[in-house]
Amino acid sequence: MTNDQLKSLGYLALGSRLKRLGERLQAQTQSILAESGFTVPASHFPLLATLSTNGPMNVSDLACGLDLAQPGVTRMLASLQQDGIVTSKAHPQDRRVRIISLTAEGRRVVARARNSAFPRIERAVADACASLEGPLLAQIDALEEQLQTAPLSARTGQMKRRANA
Amino acid sequence: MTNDQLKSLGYLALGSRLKRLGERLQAQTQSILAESGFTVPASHFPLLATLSTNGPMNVSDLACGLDLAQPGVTRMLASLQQDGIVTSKAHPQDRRVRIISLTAEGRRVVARARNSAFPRIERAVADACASLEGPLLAQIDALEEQLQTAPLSARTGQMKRRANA
DNA sequence: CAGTGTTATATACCGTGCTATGTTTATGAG
DNA sequence: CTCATAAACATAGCACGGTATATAACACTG
Repeated sequence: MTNDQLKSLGYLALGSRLKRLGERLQAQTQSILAESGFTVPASHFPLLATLSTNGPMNVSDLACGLDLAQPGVTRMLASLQQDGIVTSKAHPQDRRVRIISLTAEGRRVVARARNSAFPRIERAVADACASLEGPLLAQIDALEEQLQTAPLSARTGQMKRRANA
Repeated sequence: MTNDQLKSLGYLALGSRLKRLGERLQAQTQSILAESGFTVPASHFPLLATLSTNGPMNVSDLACGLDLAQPGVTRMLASLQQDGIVTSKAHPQDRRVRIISLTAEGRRVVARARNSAFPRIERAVADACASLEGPLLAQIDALEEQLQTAPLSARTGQMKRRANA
């Protein structure tokens, strides 16, 4: 019994497949980050990158910018705040809004990520996607195979590989 | 603040984006099923389809066929069994293995899904994907937009639409 | 300025995936 | 036959997404 059932369902199972493919990517990204000594979860880096690029901003705008639901952002922020990566202060005019900023530590983390981990991850994912073409389902199939053949952490070199299935 | 932050991260955030895109698809698929009077969660249908196609099988083979981790399958089966959709009996030779089959009710559900809901969903997702082309990231961008423009439930007709972004 | 509605955030809880580990049963080596 | 290992399934608990709703502060109407 090989795992061909799913593919035979075509568009019907596209949702689960995308979801799980995403999870696999996130997990492998997490490994790369861990190798580089980061403890912040991979899923939080888009938030940090946004803060770093845009400067301090409030919770709703973060959620909108990241296309996430607000409670998810609140949860991430709670965790990041506990780790001393971000702080929040009240808005001077409107006491409902919390203004979130990176701490000094947070800025260090982002800086370190930007010039080591981010490029490695970019290269790895780009490498995994390098040979993809055609309709979405075909690309999903192929990407799944790519990740099974060689995980992201094996793809962080200088674009060397082209290992097709 | 629009939600362009994520896209600007490129391959870096591909994992989260795929995951959430998958979740969105699943949720919209769920709506279509609910409209057709199904209470079984969308995520369980691939399992039912597999059982229906292959006949009775054990937990591990199901997990392998669906490319899911075994505990997830066990959990789905518990829920489906509670709803009277599947039953399990012990393997005659090996008392470790549980053989899972559809109940009469389960077969009815699958039959009904196969000739009403499945085709609708296929059409809807195919419609949403109809205009996609190019590299994976571009297709993801476009599909996100498609789903925002018109949800799956608005796409269940006879392939009529081609609403590009 | 009281009351009502709206906005920003927080809390609670659910779904669906995962890994790690426990339990029971088979199996194979000595 | 006994013990060690392996296999099949179950359980526990985590992560990260979501929705629904509560709470607090603001803003506007009358």
